[in-house]
This record gives sequence, C-alpha cells and structure tokens, in this order.
Amino acid sequence: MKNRHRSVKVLRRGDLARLTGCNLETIRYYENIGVMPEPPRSSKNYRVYDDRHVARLCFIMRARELGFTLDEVRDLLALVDGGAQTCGEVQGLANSHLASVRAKIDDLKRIERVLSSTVAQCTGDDVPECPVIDALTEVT
Amino acid sequence: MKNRHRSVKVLRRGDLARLTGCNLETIRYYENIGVMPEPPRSSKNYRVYDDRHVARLCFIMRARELGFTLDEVRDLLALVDGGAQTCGEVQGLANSHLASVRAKIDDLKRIERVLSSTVAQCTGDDVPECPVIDALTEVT
DNA sequence: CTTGAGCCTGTACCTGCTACAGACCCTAGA
DNA sequence: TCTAGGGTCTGTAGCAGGTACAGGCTCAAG
Repeated sequence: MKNRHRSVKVLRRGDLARLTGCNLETIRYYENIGVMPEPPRSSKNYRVYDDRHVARLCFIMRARELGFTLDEVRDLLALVDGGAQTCGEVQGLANSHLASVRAKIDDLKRIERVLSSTVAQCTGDDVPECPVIDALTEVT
Repeated sequence: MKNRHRSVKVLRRGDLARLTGCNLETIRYYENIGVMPEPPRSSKNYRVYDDRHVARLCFIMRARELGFTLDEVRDLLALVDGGAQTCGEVQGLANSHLASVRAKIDDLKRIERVLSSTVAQCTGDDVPECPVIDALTEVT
C-alpha cells in the first residue's frame, strides 16, 4: 500500500540484480551483447524493468548454470522469441551441448587419472626427487 | 656435417615451435608473462634458444595439458628453479590442483545429469512444448 | 544543506592464448 | 644482381564471459 500515492514502483537495475542474484554490471553486459533487451528508460535515463525482464534474466542464468555458452543462450532465446520453436529444435541444441559437456568430463577424468596416479607415488618427504616433477620433465 | 663451415646451428623461435608443437606466438607470450626466460639474441636481434629452452617449454606444455593454470606452472617452475624443491612442496601444489579438477568434474557431472534427464523427456516433435524450455523457464 | 546511495557512461582488467600489420633480414633462383 | 619468398621483430587487437572502476548525475533522508 505504501506506494499508492505515486506511480507504481518500478524495477531498476539494482532491483533486478537483487531479485535474480545476477551481478549488477553483468546485466548491462548482457544488454550490450544482445541477450537482454534494451529496456525502456525513465525520464532521468534510468533503465526500467518489469516481470518479463526478471523471467528472461532467470532463463539466461539458468542456461549459463547448465553450461550453455552465451551463443547457445542466444540461439535458445531466438527459438523461444520466434514463438514457433519446436521441441525438436531445442532438443538438438541441448543434445549438442550435452555432447560437449561429456567431452569436457572425459578430458578432466583423464587428467584426474594421470594426476592422482602420479601424486600417489610421492613420498611427500623433504627430498628433491619427486614423481610429479619427473612426469612433467620426461619427454614421453 | 652440413653446418660445419659456419657457427653451430641455433634454434630460432620457429624451430622451437616446431620441436615442441607449441604455437609460435605462444612462445613470445610465455616470455612476456615470465614463464619462459628471455633468451639471448643474435646480432640481428633474433631470439636464440637451446636444449634447455626446449625442455622448459615441454615442461610448461605438459603441465598445461594436465590442467595446471599458468600461475600454478609459475609456482612449479619456481620450485624447480629454486633447486631445493622438495617432493612435499610439489605434492602440495599437485594435490590442490587435483582437488580443483575433481570439483570441476563434479560440477560437470551435475550439469550432465540435469541436462540428460531433461532431454530424455523431449518428444523431439514439431510441437512448441519442450521440457528443456520448461526447465529453463521454471522459477525453481 | 549535506551526505550517501544509486544510477549513468565508457573503459580497463582478468586468463590463455591467437592473429595481424608493418618493418626488417636472409637465401635461393632467374 | 635483382627479386620473391620465407622468417623474424615489435606492438596491438581480438576471443569468452564477465568484473570493476572513474567521473558525473539524481534523489531521499537526516
């Protein structure tokens, strides 16, 4: 009730940041690179947001959490914005992203194997001989 | 035998790149950021490398392959260069790197689980309803 | 009336490279 | 001897995906 006597409370950039947990500057960055739309401005040139901006930013952040690149996010948004996106199209994007996630996991697992088996040979003593250094030095 | 009549064949930047498989420009970059030493120069100001540069660059590349950051590489090199590095010190660095590798794997596995279980619900049809979009849109 | 908070803009910084422009230098072939 | 082509040198800009700051407005509370 406390805002009844003046224009309805609008969301400014800081509000959007707080509501979504997004960094303040990142919001402007997303606008610059075109994944967030340019919002209307108040008379004092302040950005004015509404519920749909909140929803879109949440969408973007959720997609980023799932490891989609900003390019992929743009593709997803284009499909959604087109209104005529199909489950098949979205599934295609998600599947190719899934493949790259799995490739990264495999890479890291390989690294983990090499690293842990090497470290396991360490004595951990105050001696200069170290299997890790040997592994790095070897011209395998 | 073919170089006997002039000064011993020296390695230039391109040779070092070919021998190690490192990108030409990356060598200069590593020098700029201080992980490769500044090599001596020829009379015409060309960088002149030798075996030890080859060995050091291989060391760096191998560490990078194992996912060490350049900062971590710098630490490893400092220990090695110090001459008095101990197995315990190196093991410490390797172990903390290993922990971050494992953390990344866990992150990606979580992403993989969410993504694959969501995609599995897709019909893949030409319909606008899509579980992936729903998952991204939901204010969970 | 001042102080602090918020917003605006542009720009620089981060990691780990990669690529390019514009200048030299050197060697082999015609 | 000239020239074409490669190599090298320097500095700088670009990529992703942000983050952070300076310098200037505006606004509300005390």
